[in-house]
Amino acid sequence: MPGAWREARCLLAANPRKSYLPDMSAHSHQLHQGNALRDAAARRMAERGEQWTDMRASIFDALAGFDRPASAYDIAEAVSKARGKRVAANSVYRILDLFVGTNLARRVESANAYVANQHPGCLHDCIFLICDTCGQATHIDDDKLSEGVRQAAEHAGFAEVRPVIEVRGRCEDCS
Amino acid sequence: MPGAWREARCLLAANPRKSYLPDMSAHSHQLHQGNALRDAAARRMAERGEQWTDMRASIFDALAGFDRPASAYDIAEAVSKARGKRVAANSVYRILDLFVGTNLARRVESANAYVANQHPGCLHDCIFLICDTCGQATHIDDDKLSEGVRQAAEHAGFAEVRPVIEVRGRCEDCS
DNA sequence: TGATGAATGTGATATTGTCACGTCAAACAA
DNA sequence: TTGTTTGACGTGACAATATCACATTCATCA
Repeated sequence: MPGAWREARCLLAANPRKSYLPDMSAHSHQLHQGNALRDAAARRMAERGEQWTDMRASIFDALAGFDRPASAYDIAEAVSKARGKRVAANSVYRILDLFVGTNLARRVESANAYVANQHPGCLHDCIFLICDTCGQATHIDDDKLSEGVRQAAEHAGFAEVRPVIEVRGRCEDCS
Repeated sequence: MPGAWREARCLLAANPRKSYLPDMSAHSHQLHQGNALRDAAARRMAERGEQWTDMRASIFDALAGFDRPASAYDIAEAVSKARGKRVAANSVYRILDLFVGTNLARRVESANAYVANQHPGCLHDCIFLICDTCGQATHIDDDKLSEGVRQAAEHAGFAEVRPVIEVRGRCEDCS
């Protein structure tokens, strides 16, 4: 059965636990990893007229280094270690908000946590799948579904809509 | 324009700010309000083998009395006032978890808050629309959309899936 | 050189959520 | 009746998440 849905699956983390390598043939957008991802992030920030500072790079690296959604405090701790100097949650939130605004990261609402976006140049209303057992998150892009949600909300009179589509459950590995 | 989507709209709160009265003709399920809602909740708990205690009734009433998603602490405060005795958040969480488990209430993940369920007997993966400006929440039931999300997750190997579909935005009244 | 503004630091505090354990009352068995 | 068990709730402590006000640093530019 795997394979059937592979083409819709994008990896979230820079360090996936298992190597479901992205099937580039099915992606019209770029998936970045490691340095490439970092460069893409820096480029994207530049495009948006934002600076790419050491602090921002550190936080982005920390975020991308987690293999599951990370809380602001997780990131603060990781960055503190990496830089040998305490970084306050405060500063992390500030930068995470910026990342979310520039599409470099996304917030997983049902986990109060954040993930790096593997293809910051593309705008999708992505759908997160979060395993209640292991905490791993993957995401799928299904523009038809998310468009449906968008339209339903607009139909109900909502404007500037921002869909939050997540699914909690038990992942294949934990079954 | 109103009317077109009315048949899909269920009111969340017992005290809606505006009186969009439910169009019963379009609902195959029961919508409850006030005492009827309370009775339905009590009945549902009984069905599930759970007690309907004073504390639970107070918390349910408080929850249903808000016209928007209420945090556990909001509810604790309301119940404390109503009963003239301090109720700890702790106890509120316990009971809210129970309510969510019995479908008497739902958690709005993107707001860290809860709402009473107007038709506890029906199981829907409902879609919340939350206004970033006024905080009001409505919900729509679109089984086709939520089924789509469910299926996408199951297709990706997830089991025991629990969709979280919410939309943040600006509501008609705030436009 | 000094003013300005963006980025970050610092400390305090607010909000949300959990844990361990104690008390009380209803139900039930001896 | 009396003792035991069980579920509901109380209490205090604390953990985790999030925000606020204001200070400091530093590059830039007039």
